[in-house]
Amino acid sequence: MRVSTRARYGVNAVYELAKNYGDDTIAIKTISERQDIPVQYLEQLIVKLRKAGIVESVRGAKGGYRLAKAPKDISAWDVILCLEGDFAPVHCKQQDANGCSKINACAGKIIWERVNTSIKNEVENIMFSDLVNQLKGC
Amino acid sequence: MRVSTRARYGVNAVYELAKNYGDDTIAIKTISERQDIPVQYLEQLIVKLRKAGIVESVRGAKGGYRLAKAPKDISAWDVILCLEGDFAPVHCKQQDANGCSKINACAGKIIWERVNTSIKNEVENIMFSDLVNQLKGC
DNA sequence: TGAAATCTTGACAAAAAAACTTAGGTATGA
DNA sequence: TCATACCTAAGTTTTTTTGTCAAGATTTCA
Repeated sequence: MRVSTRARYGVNAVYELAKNYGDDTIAIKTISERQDIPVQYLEQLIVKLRKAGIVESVRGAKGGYRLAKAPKDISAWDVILCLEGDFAPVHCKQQDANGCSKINACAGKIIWERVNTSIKNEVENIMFSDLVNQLKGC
Repeated sequence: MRVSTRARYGVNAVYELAKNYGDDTIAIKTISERQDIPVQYLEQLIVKLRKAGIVESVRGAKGGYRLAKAPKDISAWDVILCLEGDFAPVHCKQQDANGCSKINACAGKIIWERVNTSIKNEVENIMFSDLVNQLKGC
């Protein structure tokens, strides 16, 4: 249960754009340098962010990226979900032999569902505007 | 951010022992069959559980495993932490150039710390006695 | 228009982690 | 002493993650 660099990179990239919200677009190369992310890899991630409506692009010379919404309307959950997908569902071994009717219930499932919900609840309320405020001066 | 089979196997194995708490030991092969876990792989996991004081073993013929504590004293967090370790810490790129003093603060770090805490809070309160009760008849 | 700067796409390679296997060893009870 | 079942370490395979490459399309500024 560890954090992928994918999600870390994504959060940092969006954060970089959030700091810049309202100004010009930022070139991907600039984000890459500021946050120490391989350019080509970042491009892949940013495609997903764009398709999820978190980020939008301006093409051509002087082009770049900017947020598609205000930082207060983008949560950390939006970014994580977009880059990592939801938690993998947990399936239990069917135990028909024992005459068990709760096919979809097992110890694992109960736990992971609670974990998933609790993460979501926590992270849904972290908006990028909060992060920018909290890290002002950085 | 997905659930490893390691943690799933571990939880299911401990659950199997919890159901049996107070009776004889269970052979690893039995657990393996009931929960559909490769025997030798389960052995590796159970070593960690033993070293963490969650499970204890009886060697030799008629040997096997049993819980080292009552199910009400073992939480899902105990098992997960033991098998997966804690969340990987997130380090930020140092931004001395900007005169930033909050070296250890970045968007990622704020988020992951909150995620970690929230998972821990949730899962610490799931005891195996609860799981056994909740899944009675299965 | 044409060149510069950028995004777009897909395939691929390297690296790391996870999952699983093999091959032995050791303790215990019948 | 022999069958049973735990114990340990090392190696292998598979999958996932991370990162790279190359060709091309799009847009803007001069």
